[in-house]
Amino acid sequence: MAKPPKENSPITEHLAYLLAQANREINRQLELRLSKEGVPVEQWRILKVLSDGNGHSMGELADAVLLNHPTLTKMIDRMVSDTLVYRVQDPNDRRKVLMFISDRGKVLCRKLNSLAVDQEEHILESYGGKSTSELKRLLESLIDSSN
Amino acid sequence: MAKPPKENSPITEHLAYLLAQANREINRQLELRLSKEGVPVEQWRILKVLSDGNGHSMGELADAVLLNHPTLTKMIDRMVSDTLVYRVQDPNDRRKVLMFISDRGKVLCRKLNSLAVDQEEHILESYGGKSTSELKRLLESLIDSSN
DNA sequence: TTGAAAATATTGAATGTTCAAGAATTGAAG
DNA sequence: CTTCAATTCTTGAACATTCAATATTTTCAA
Repeated sequence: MAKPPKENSPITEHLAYLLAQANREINRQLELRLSKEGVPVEQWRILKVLSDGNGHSMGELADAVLLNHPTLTKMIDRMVSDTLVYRVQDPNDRRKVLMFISDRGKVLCRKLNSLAVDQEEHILESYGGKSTSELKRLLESLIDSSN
Repeated sequence: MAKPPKENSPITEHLAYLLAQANREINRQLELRLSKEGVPVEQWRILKVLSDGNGHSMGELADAVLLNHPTLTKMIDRMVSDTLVYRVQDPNDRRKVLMFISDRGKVLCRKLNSLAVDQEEHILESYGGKSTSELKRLLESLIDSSN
């Protein structure tokens, strides 16, 4: 009944590894679909967050889309060039910049959403609805317990 | 009883996002511990795979540690400089390079393993054993169903 | 009210990753 | 046997990310 010593357990049994592997695979699939519109996953996330129509500061956005500040700044630069989003100085706190989605961004976002929905449906089919919702629940709770 | 249209669901409900978030968080914690030895997570994975004492080709390794080939080549270059691992031409197929762990690498790997075990124990405490093993099971099955 | 500390975003240099191409070897069909 | 395609790894150039430093604005205590 003795557990095997963890030190010698293969890497494939570590939670960190399983998460990395699953994330890599799902992300690869999503990338593949979004590449139809030539957009990286992070840009889809940004558009999706901004598509509530409200202004979001860079810090807020960085947290929401899991990028650190300088990386986000440079990605936003590209998206501004592509006129998908635009910057507005926050009138209440001029240290902040508020990001908004443009009309062009909204159109693109809708297309991307439906590509992403395709993927979730594909997962639902091959993996099952029960497993999917249970996995989501466990992931949320893991994230919660890590703060 | 109608489900909300997926198109408008917030990004935080997507499986891809939850996976990215959980992975990021757990990885951040692990990085933090391994940084005590100044080693990135990927190098720990490499050492761990090689610590079975057998030679592993670059392709095999790249798959195992979730890096693509050129990235792995350059990371191995650094590890060779640090004399943690070494290359041997595969005598049976001279296209291949077999990687081996050095004695120094083994010593480091043991230290890293125990830092990683610390983390897994910490997760077990805050997240619970039942959730952890259930999450691992679901992740494995998701990975399986994606091939 | 002033001045120091905190918060926010950006920049530039260093570093790391990726893509496409190249070099070496093997396999296998003619 | 020879040649052509496939496999394996590495390289160099393009590109992206990160760290540390900077600029600006706000906050707040003295």
